Amino acid sequence: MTTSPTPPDAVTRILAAIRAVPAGQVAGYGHIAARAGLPGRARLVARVLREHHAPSLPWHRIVRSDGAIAIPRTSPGFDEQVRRLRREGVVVTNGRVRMPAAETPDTLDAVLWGPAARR
DNA sequence: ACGCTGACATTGT
DNA sequence: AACAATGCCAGCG
Repeated sequence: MTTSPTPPDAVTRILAAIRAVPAGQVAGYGHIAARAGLPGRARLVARVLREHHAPSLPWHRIVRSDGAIAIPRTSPGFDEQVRRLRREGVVVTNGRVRMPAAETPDTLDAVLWGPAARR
């Protein structure tokens, strides 16, 4: 299998994907990576976010796939992210946000085996 | 080149 | 929910 080289404009596309997230909504790192045409490059998205914390960039809308804030609570950025999210109407409890319905779709298993089968 | 580390994801306990 | 094991890839020493 040929290696999938990281395109030179990967960062640009990642930034575009982040900016595409509407206010009041959150997206996971993998989601952003996939949207940027870089499936499986979630860690690259994390690196980009750490470097490019520009004011125009809605960095606070990016959380982990399980809805948890990706930065340690002891970090100063943590509180600010929570503030920014709440300002947009996002419910944040204990460093964790409720993932939007689109991000937590019912799987076929859930339909067949019942809600109890959901993770 | 080698091993670690990291604002991650997925799967299985 | 929490932890461990893998996979992933870019920097750094």
